[in-house]
Amino acid sequence: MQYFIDVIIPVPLKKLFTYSITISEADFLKVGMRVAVPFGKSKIYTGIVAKIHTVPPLAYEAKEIHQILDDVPIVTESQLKLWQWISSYYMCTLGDIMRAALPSAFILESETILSRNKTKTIDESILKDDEFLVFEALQYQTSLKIHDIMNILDKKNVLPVIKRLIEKEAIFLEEEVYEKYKPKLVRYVKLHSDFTSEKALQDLLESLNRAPKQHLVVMTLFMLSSKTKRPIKVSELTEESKASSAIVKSLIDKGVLEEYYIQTDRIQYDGAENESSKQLNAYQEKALGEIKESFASHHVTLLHGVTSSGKTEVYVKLIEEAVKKGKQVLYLLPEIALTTQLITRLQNYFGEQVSVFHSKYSSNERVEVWNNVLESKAKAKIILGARSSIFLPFTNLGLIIVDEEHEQSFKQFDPAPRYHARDTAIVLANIWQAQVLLGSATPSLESYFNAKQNKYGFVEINKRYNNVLMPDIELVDIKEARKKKRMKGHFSERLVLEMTETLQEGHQIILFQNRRGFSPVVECVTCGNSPQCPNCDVSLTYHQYRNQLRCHYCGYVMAMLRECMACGSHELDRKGLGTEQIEAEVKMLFPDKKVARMDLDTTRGKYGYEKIITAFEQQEVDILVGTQMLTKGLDFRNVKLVGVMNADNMLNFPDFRAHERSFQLLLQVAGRAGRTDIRGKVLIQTYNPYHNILQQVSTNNYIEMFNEQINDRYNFKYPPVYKQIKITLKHKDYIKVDTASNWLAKSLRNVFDSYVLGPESPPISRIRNQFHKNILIKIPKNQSLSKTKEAIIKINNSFSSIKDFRSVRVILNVDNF
DNA sequence: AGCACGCCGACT
DNA sequence: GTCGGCGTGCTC
Repeated sequence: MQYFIDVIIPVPLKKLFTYSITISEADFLKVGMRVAVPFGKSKIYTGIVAKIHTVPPLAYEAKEIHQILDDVPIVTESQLKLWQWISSYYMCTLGDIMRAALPSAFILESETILSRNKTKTIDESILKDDEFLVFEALQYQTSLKIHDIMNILDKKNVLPVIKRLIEKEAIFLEEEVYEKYKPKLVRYVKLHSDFTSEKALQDLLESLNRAPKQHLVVMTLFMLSSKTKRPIKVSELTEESKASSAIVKSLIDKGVLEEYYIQTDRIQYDGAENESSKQLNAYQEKALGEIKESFASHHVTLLHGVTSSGKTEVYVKLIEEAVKKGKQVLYLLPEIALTTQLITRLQNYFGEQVSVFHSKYSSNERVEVWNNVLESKAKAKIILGARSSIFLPFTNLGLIIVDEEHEQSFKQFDPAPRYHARDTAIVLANIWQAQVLLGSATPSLESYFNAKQNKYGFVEINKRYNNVLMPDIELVDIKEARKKKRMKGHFSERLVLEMTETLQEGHQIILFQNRRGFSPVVECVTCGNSPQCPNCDVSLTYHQYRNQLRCHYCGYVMAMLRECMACGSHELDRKGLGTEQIEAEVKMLFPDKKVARMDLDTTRGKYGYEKIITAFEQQEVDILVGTQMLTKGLDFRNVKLVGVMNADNMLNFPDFRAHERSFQLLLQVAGRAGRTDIRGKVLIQTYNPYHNILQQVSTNNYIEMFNEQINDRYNFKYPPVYKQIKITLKHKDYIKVDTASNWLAKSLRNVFDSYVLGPESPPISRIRNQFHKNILIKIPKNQSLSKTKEAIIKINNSFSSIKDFRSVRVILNVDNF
């Protein structure tokens, strides 16, 4: 009987690859193990065994595997189930998922090694100049890498030279596979066993009399080992004795000291005793009870708790219970909210049971977390992580918490798999029959919608912790103020007044300036009106090159206005307003106060973000000017006033979710004000104080916002009422994408008719020399999603069989929001 | 996606 | 003449 394995290779190809294995390999291999396999002409890739079987492939001869890389599977069967779901739902290949899911240290790379063929003597005269150079280099070195050859010959394309050398049998090639994960080894020292007796020791110390430094090192080693009774690290020794590592080395060379290595974990928690979790207040207690009750009938429950209502404490109680039952817990957070503040808070309760997993971690650190989760180690009971932590190899998952559930950063956009971590987490929980709690102060429309349809359970907390009042939100009409010349730059008199008062009381201020979208929205200086698309609920964007206003959802185009459609004013503004400018103006207004700015520029360094936050926490800064970053899970005690410089630019953002997002953002920012006993104040400057969203923000009326928005979504056929798939085509030649996208849209229309929008050029139509075209497919709730995807795949296949279109890149993005 | 092969213009 | 550009096809 012949045995075969189907292998997932980390390349974006649809199918699995079949390799032949021996009987003993078949006996040893299990699904989920890694194998090194030859792929293509010369490469060796890391693959994951997806299936072991005895069906020989028909059309080709299966290659043999190169090597088995694991003793036990590193990917579990339930992970493969999840991968399968992601692959079909988000229309990507298993290879894409493999690349995203595994820490890169698990994916080995091969490197081509050249060696001289010693079995044959070569007549050097048959070699050409560059061939001889390589051949000669190999006389001195046993092997060379491709990169070395490029240096020797000083050119890029060295493969023909290598090929000729192989043909002349002067050299041969080898593919070497490198294990990338290296366990961290810490160097320890101890006294060599020769000197353990009292006598030998005396002699040794005497002999070292003339080497005082070495003498000191040996003495320090004694002192340390008698004090701690633990193995002594080299680093400890050098630090304690103030000796250089060279001195330690010479002692090792002499045979006085012996060095050895112990493998240690990179991530270690060395905090103090755990705190017991806090007593919940009545509202939290009630919510907790309701959540548990809801879990009895719903696997997924949405917790809507106003900002600062103490959701985290409720999570902690749930986590506690799950852990007590011996289950693993996944706590998902948007990347930016993974601050030290929250991590410490959880570690205070759960100590070393908490592992953190996010993109700032090195690949080696990720491997360690991965293995700890796979082996159900006690230190990986609770995983606190960003979206990619849904890929960890859970063995006994009991609970998933998705905090800040509304955050768009849970959706991965750029490389495939373009998955949404919240939605994938729900599928993951389903595999484990685990429970999911979605938490937010401003739930996403889709989650609230699901809760309303009784797909999810629903629990609310309406009171802030310690009965702190919700901040007082006031809308400031800057259209009026501008007319009456009551503006100092971008600051209304009202805002300046509140700021002065707050500063006098010794409290801090946050000023929020949303980063303006890259595509400029035209806005009337006088009335704040901005032109809307008649077919879609979005603002039109200004396109300079043709002086047009366009909607990049449906393709509506109109000529740029000469005057405002609402008030006839000729002053139409389209330039942005950045944090930098605000910062400068604040400095002018309050020259004796400390101002700091927090945006992408100032937080670039590794700890830039932390530094600003700490400075603000310790009240070294009076006024903090910043962007979105300010909104996420930060807890500043002394902030009394929050100012939003301009609420309009986000409301006018050309996206069907602009209103929902504005509501969420503004309420989240407002939540930063007055988190302790003083009632916070929020001033929102706007041209449009009667805008429904702003009214709903100022009265904290989520339900009204929801009802109104969901109504729009019905009318304009947007999610969550309709499903949506975006197709992006890219090519460096505009004509090519244009014809290709027209062809594709036409074929799609044959099937989906008016549910196909576009093709449309996105606002940035060329990125990295590639022209983009978008096609949007809307899918009604009653239309089968899988059938729709099948049809899309079929059309896509016939698309790529057209020779002319083959070089056009097609990107499918399911739930592209 | 890579990567090899093959065909065509630009230079030592 | 070769070097290197890119279009085309394939990967078990």
